[in-house]
Amino acid sequence: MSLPHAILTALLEKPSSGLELTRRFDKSIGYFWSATHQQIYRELGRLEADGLIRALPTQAPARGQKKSYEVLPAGRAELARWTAAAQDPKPLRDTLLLRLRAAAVVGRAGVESDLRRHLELHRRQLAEYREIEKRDFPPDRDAPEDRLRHLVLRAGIDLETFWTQWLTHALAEFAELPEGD
Amino acid sequence: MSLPHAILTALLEKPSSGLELTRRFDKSIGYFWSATHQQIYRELGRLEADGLIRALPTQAPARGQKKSYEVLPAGRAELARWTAAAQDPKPLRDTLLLRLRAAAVVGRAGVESDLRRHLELHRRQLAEYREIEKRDFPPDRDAPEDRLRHLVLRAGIDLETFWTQWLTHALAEFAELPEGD
DNA sequence: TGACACATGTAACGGGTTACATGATTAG
DNA sequence: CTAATCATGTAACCCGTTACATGTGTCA
Repeated sequence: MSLPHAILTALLEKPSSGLELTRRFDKSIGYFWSATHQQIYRELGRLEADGLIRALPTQAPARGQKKSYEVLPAGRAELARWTAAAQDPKPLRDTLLLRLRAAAVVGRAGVESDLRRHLELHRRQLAEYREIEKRDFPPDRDAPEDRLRHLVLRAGIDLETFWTQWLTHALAEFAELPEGD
Repeated sequence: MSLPHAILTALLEKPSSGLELTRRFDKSIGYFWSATHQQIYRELGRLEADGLIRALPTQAPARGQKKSYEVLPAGRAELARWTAAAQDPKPLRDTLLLRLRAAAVVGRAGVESDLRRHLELHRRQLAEYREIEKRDFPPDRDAPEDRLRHLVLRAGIDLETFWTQWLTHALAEFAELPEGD
């Protein structure tokens, strides 16, 4: 139950149409909560039905016509409630780790090249995050909301840093291992 | 499409019944790929139907009777194929980060105590991983399969380390922020 | 007028989650 | 004999994914 709250957050930051939301979920919020346009339209329908958001009455709603939404007070209240509520962290679930575990049983042929690929992808993501940090959070500018958003970005940066380091270490280990399989 | 491969890996490590698998998915493999018993029974049925595993013919299969499975050659081959196949990393998806982003809009009342709770949980998980490392991977014992399994455990340790550090940093930031909301 | 980008949807499917159902075995 | 535990399952629901459908505006 997080997508509706991701959408409420995005709409509070700026009222938008479905497609605009989709675009914003390709960056920004999407960096830690992604969603497709199909999900977004489905969820917008529900949120409207539940009275948490409403369509801006600009023009007749029709297929092919842009339809923008804004958050209603009930929506803001629900988001505040959800934000404050205790939630357990989700257990880790990672395919790459699973594959290494499997490789210990069926042999590690083919895995190494994908580790290299992942390393490259994580390096790129890290570089992108650092760019955003430089652009959006220059030193000594600290409104409280910016502080929070910067904190979230830091998490992304530190996570990508972890992956690049771990993958580098993993590849070094592979290099030491006997020519397997 | 990872649960079947997680089960194949577990069964190759040791043939088991559904409940035994469930227990093992509460630790070990479950540390990076968790599953409930309902998922496991459903998937065991499919894997058997697909000819990747088979029930050990010990006794009549019946409700309430233990039923153990072993991996067939086709299952091993499928696992090897999947392990070697390229797969993209899943984009990050984390509720806590989303909540902080929301907190930047609706206020951060209530979030801090949950951050503290998460910090405690991650510290415990980290301690558990370190215990396992001490127990299962003593220095200078390095069969290739152990090397790989150790690598996976290292990822868990490093990830929990990241979270404890980041949460500590986040709480320090909160302490500096004006008494909000 | 035909192609293309913009914009909003529908439909089907599969995995994960939760609640519940049922049978066998063992301890008191 | 009955309560708890072991063990295997069914059913329903929601979310995320993929493929497809439909309508609008614009520009060559």
